Amino acid sequence: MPQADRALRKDAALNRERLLEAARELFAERGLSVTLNDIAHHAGVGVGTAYRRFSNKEEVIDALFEDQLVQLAAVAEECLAAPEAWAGLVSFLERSLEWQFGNLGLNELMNDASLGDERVADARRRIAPLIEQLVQRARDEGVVRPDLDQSDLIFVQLGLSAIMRASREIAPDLYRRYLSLFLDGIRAHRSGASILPAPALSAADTHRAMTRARAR
Amino acid sequence: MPQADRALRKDAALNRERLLEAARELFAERGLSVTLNDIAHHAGVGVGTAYRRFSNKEEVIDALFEDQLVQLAAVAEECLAAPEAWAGLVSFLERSLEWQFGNLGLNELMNDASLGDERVADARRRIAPLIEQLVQRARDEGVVRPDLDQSDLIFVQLGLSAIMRASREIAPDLYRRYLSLFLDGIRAHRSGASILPAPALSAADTHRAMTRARAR
DNA sequence: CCACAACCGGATATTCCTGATCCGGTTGCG
DNA sequence: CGCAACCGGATCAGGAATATCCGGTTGTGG
Repeated sequence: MPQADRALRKDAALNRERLLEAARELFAERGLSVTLNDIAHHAGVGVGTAYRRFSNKEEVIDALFEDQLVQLAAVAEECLAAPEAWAGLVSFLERSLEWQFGNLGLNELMNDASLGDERVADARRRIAPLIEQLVQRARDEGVVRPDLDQSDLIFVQLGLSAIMRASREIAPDLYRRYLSLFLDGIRAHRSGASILPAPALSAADTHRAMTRARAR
Repeated sequence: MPQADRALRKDAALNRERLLEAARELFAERGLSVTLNDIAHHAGVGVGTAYRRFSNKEEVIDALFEDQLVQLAAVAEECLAAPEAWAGLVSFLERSLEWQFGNLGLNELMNDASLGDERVADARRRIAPLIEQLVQRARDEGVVRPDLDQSDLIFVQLGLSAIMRASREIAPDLYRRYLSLFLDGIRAHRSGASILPAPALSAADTHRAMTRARAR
């Protein structure tokens, strides 16, 4: 009878690492819909091996993303410590979205709480109050409109995510344009308009982006 | 041998109407992913009957939505004729989104050009230049920021759609709040901030909305 | 160095969906 | 009244995702 918590045999341990690495890559590129079979092949390993190490996909997601969400919480705290509330708020949105841009899986995880398991939900709960504070502080300093709510940041990220997914391959930083527009909308006062960080898409590119909006 | 374009037998004609009506309802409620089988059952009709009338789902979509897109084009023209460019622009966005709110299928059709067939694509192409004109006129009157582009309206609708879908059951008009924020972002000048038409969601409701974001 | 538990790979089974056809029985209509 | 047109739903085809099984291989403790 094998010892219960016996260390993996070294070939097994190596394969486990390969699987996690492959999963990291595939989730980032193609989102959470990839299969354990996909991951196995991308890792150059048999499907059986994948199922021996992880009983299902949830377990892999869990292993990979929990600490990513924790890191995001760290970013939020960092932004909360910024000297000016406005700069902190902007920086948080920028970095959060940038992160989600580079990692489709993380994006899906953040915008659909039905995915991932309890541990991921915990991390999410840890981030929520930080966002609340970011907004509160900006309101106190009078740099954002007084009716701005914490939930606004959540929903705006949801909207920007949709834009990002549609345009990511055609104009990777188009979403920044709309983030900028949103920021101009939540400022307490502005006389002119800020300079938008990305040019608008041509009609043809717009059509291309919309055509593959939901393609998988 | 039956006459080529012979009128349907009256029971057949009745069933065809029932099918179209059922399709209208289901597409509006549950989007374009519903099955011809679903539609048949909802119409109280056998699956075979459905396939006898329409060779596939595309054909039903085509029959139902082409004129909806045409009507939307009419709305755009109407807004183009408004005395003030700003009011026209706002009105167009409001009405377009309102329409999409009441009809999930139309929403999907507008935000994913890969769906629907050629005739629907035509209708879409007819709307594009009208949007261009709406934006052009607003720029000419100096009421919107000069760097606003026609494609911005498209992408913003895409983003607002995502918000709408997430919150539609919990707070049906939450999306208006974000439309308002966006409008404040594209105005040429504003001193204070407009009054938002819908209150923000509580933290609990926000979580509920995100949880069922992609649920089907 | 040897025996065996642990491990490997991938063919294969299972489940679930969607799309589409077939066919025995029924019905409107000329 | 007779039959072409129609009806309903059981049924088949195809595909995707999940999960298991098993004959062959390999690392490791004794």
